[in-house]
Amino acid sequence: MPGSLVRKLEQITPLSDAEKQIVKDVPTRMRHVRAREDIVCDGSRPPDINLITEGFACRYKLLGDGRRQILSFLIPGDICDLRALLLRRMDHGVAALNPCEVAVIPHKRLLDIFEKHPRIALALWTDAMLDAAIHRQWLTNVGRHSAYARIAHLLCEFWTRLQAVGLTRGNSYYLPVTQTDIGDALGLSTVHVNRTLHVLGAEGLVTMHSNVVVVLNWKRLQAAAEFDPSYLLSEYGRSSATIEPRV
Amino acid sequence: MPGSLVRKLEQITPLSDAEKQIVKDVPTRMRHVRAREDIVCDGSRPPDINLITEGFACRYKLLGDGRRQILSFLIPGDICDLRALLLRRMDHGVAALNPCEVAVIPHKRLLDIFEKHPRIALALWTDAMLDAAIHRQWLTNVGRHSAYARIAHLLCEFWTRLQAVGLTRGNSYYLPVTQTDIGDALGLSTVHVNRTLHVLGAEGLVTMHSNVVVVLNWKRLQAAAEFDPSYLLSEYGRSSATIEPRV
DNA sequence: CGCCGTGTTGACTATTCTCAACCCAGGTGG
DNA sequence: CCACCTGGGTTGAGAATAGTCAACACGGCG
Repeated sequence: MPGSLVRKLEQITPLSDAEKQIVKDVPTRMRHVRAREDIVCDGSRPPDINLITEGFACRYKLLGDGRRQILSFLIPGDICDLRALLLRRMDHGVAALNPCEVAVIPHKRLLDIFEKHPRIALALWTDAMLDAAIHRQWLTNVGRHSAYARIAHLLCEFWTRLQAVGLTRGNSYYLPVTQTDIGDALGLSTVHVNRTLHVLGAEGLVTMHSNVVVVLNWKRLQAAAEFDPSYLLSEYGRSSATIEPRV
Repeated sequence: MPGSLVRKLEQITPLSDAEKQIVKDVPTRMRHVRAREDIVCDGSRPPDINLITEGFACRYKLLGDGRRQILSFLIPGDICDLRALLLRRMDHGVAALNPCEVAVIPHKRLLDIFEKHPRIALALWTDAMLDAAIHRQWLTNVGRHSAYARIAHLLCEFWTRLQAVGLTRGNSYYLPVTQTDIGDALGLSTVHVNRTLHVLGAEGLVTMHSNVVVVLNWKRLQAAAEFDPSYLLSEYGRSSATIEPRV
């Protein structure tokens, strides 16, 4: 879909009609990636940017002993490899969590557009800044929160981000992520994730069964996580009115 | 010093003479910040960017209970608040660790320059990307490494970054950071940092006394940290030839 | 002189990890 | 159709890393 980049940019900043047209005219190829496969490999030098239009993915790094750290999760509308547009080489991999549809947009075209339309470059830069804000939030989450708060925080973040792109249903959402994935994201063992998830459920905050997360009590979940959604927002985007679950 | 931004940009990408002149002509004010004071407050909307020309600082977030997570350290040549150029509001604070000299450059001037000289915008964007790469590396460090490896990694990162700006002396460097700061950066208690630092010294990897870090055995330190400096490098900057300590 | 920030050490606690076994559902091949 | 296999989830027991609390040492500075 050639419109996917326009939609992305408009989430961040308003565009003029001329700018929209320019972006729409960029040749865009679609690509399918199967679950558990890499969309972008660590260390690779992709010649295009890959924008997820459908499906979920994660950024990750592998350690020497084979363990994995998930750096962030990507949802529809997210760009996998903006980094490579400027720094060529990826410093991490991006893997599909379920079957993904990806829009592929050549670097060359984007860089050409930047010359004449710097505002488009600024919009993408802003997107990269929001990505960095998520990294910072995760760092404080992993560095200073208990397992209980970490998991609560992750599930709050997902709710807020998915709500912004219309992927929540009531107070629940679909999340194709295993307990092992959650552990790899939060620096916890699978066993401990499992036990802590049970506690969160028993206390009536949130449950997760067969890839469906149900928020039972948003206020208490948010409090347990010390979750403040402002790090996810651009002041100029159209989704500044955050809606919370009704529970 | 009006030249500080030019130096910064040239670390990232080569500039034409015209571009250099443009950047040099930007009005730049100098500012002094005392140790332990904020250079940029969390939640503020600075109208300028602040570039550290002398001294050390850290990005940080405070938690509800008063604990602190340090998100990264800033050394001479680093920009504190590029984020605010595009997103207005800071999502974290930046505090001086020792007395700092800061170059203050108005947003307005930079944004005007971007219109005519998109390459300058791309250089700063690239700098922001390198910042994000540090965040990702820290996330895997905090999420998956032992206290021992985390501290080793942090001291490796400092050596590499300080070496790139000529702030190492032989196999040692000055580091105005307390053990509490290290704990806040790595998600560890001060007590545990202290004990682990002693182990690192006893095993002959690295020592830290009265703000001086001495690398005793670089190879073993690097191995213990699983440290790979490539995440710190821009492929186009002038400091791609990394030099390691002679020990 | 005494205070304060920093570093150091001991003793005890606890959060989290590891290992290991087991369950269950879904898909595959005989 | 069923046996089997695999990936995910669950549970128990014991071990280990790291945290907390508390006391003390040391040096610089007002």
